[in-house]
Amino acid sequence: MIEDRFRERPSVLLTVDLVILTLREAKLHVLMIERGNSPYKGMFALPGGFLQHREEDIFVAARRELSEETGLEPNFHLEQFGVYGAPGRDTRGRVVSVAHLAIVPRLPEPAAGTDAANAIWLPIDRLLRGEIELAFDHQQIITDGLERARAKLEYSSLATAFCEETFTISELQRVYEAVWGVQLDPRNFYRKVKSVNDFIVEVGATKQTENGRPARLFRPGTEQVLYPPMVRPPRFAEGEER
Amino acid sequence: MIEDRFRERPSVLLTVDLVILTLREAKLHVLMIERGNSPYKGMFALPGGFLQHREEDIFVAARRELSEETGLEPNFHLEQFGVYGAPGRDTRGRVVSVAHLAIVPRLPEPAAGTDAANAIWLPIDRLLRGEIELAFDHQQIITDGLERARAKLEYSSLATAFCEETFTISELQRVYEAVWGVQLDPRNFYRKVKSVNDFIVEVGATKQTENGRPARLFRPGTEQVLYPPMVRPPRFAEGEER
DNA sequence: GGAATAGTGTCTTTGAGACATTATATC
DNA sequence: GATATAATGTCTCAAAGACACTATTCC
Repeated sequence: MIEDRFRERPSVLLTVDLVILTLREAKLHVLMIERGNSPYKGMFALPGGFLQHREEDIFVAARRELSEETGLEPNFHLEQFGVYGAPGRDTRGRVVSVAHLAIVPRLPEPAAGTDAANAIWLPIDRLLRGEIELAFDHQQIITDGLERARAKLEYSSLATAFCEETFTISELQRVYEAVWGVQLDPRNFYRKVKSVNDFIVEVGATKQTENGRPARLFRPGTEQVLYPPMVRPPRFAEGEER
Repeated sequence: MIEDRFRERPSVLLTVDLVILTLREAKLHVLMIERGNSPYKGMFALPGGFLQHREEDIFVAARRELSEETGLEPNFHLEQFGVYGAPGRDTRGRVVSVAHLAIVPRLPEPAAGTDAANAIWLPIDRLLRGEIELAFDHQQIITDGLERARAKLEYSSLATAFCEETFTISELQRVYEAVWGVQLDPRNFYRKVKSVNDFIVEVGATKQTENGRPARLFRPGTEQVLYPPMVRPPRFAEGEER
């Protein structure tokens, strides 16, 4: 029950952490920061940080961090997906972190000389396998953020957030394949994305790749919900890809 | 970026709020508390409260509140679903609340003389329509918690959390109908729940109702995931039921 | 018998899985 | 021409939607 003994209530420090996903060479990557300070100095950690002042909104703080780290106007997909506040997760005191998932299209390399100077895109599979030890509970946060992204591809138009303003259907398919870690049949994928009303809209132009027939370009439609959803093939006994 | 100027970092007060759902007379209800103190004195609010001490785990705090408010051993379904921390949402300072969804079977009325003395089960549709003004941003929290529950019925065995240890198939169907606010065909529902392997297990006994053929009793199986999922019928233009 | 609910069966339709074929580009 | 990718079509099968029918209880 809420009682009004204000001074006795324990306060906590609030941070935002960002799982920023993108596709690079058809593989899913996460933006990581090499820590310059203790704790975990020299290890990789998620972008993020403390609220700037007492009145800063959590979502605003996350947008601010996203903008600082990517060095770009922050119009990308951003959503909250969890809270991590176990006592002892940060040696500096009781720190509670609100985890956010961000999806961005392929970006230029993090620019030296900026806030993002020690930022680097790392392949998510290496992080999930534990090849690189991460600061705090950030491996768990990445795992949970990826699962949120995987789930949302099924029933929402989130996949287009990985793409440029216009994209081909096979580019969109590569998003699904990278995020889910599966292979999809291009013909069935084609049929599916075109059957959902106003999911993607043809823009008229085409895009030429190295060789082969040029592909038509599309932009995201207004439909945010995929009904029926895209079916995620069950992975074999939670193992690796085939 | 994380800098090590500890004293300048703003701290916040952390609370847990609980959306506790149950079925009463085949309608979905939420447990609400009439507030005894300002702010919002006399209005209804979600059960919840501040962390008890600086080292209390968030999930532990939520379990504790659930146990206090229901007056029972807290073995019910409980999960976190969001964080609400807009500046100004609480007049007492910067209060950030971690919202939890709890599902309980039909319980005895809140007992007088306990912590839950001013607790009351209210029909969720009245709260969502705004008939009863709620404290803080709790109407929004209830809306979001309900959407989480609705989504999880599709692909998980969460519906059984509303039921007693054993239940009939039509009781399970009433859970889906109440939470989704739709009517389902009993014959197709029957086929569906029995076709998912180890979703529900027959216990052998039957249950007699007022009239009609006695129904077989089931208990939850070990399967936590419904694949393929139960399909939620699209509601007509986001309106009311038919 | 009638009324009510439980449980089974069947036909239709939708949509996913598998896979052949045609179209348009580069070399 | 060969090769590569884009785009469309077809057959099959799984599963949802609609709905008829039988079973078992109480009155």
